[in-house]
Amino acid sequence: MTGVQERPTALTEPGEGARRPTRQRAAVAAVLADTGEFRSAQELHALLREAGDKVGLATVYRNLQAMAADGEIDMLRTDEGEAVYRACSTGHHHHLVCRVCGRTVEVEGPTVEAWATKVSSQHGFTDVHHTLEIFGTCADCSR
Amino acid sequence: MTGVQERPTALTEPGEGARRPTRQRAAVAAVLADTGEFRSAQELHALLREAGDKVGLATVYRNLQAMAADGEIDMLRTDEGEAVYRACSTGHHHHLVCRVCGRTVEVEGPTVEAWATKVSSQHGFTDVHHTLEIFGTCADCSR
DNA sequence: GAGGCTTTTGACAATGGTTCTCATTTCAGA
DNA sequence: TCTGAAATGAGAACCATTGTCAAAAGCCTC
Repeated sequence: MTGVQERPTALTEPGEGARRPTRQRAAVAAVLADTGEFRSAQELHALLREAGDKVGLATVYRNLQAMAADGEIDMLRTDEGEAVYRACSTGHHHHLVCRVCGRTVEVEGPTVEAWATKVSSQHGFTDVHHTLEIFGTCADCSR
Repeated sequence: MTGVQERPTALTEPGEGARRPTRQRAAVAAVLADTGEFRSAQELHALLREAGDKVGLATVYRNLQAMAADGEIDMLRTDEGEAVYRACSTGHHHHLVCRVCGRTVEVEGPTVEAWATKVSSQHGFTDVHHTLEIFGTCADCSR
């Protein structure tokens, strides 16, 4: 590092608005929107390839992470620890995922949220967040 | 993607009783019992090293996985996707983990279980299981 | 519209956790 | 004690993810 880092733009928040729109970013967002299910970075990269969009793998990773950080998309980890991404409705919610076909249902659980909050404060924990995913076999796949 | 695991010996159940007691297995179980918190395989391996127990890294991984499969210990993934293990009480429960010191509180949520079951069946999902972890900063670490 | 400055990209090397390989050791039972 | 199966160890192999850094692309000002 050479010089003192000037505060980036100082007008735009570090949040979502700060990023510069690029062809690659749009392409990633597009595949994500098409594919309704959770997909890994590698899979998405392959899909882009097929579609003729030339996007570097590192770029895919970077954009996915940025979007996830901004809450534009959801990210969760499979049982194998691989990160998978999906375009989701905004707001806090959880997922009911079919382990066979990958079909995903977004679910909300005010009860759960309340419970998590209560338990956390009971034990003196602050600044908490939780992860909750439900895996099962959907109706179509179980017959 | 790795493929379906062929069941090893076909005579002994994949379950708990099938394993042979060894010095290494005992050593792994011991560190795990001492350290009350979630620890990664690498950390446990290092601890064993320090303690003078010579156990191969691969062996540590193998034993941890076997124990986790048998439900003897709990395994979960950090936000970074790293697998961490802990000796836990038996039965279904969740964890409230301090992201600073790793202190862990086991919590139960009948409410949550019920909710998960309800939501799953409402959407026609069967054979479900869920993962739920709460991360936060414990009282000691937040002051 | 050009110039300047910063962000983003891409190709590829590097990381790092986890798994695989296989020769060797250890265990249980006969 | 003998014997075959299971477990181990050392290190290579894997593979998702991250880092590097020069080149390309955006945005802003003049």
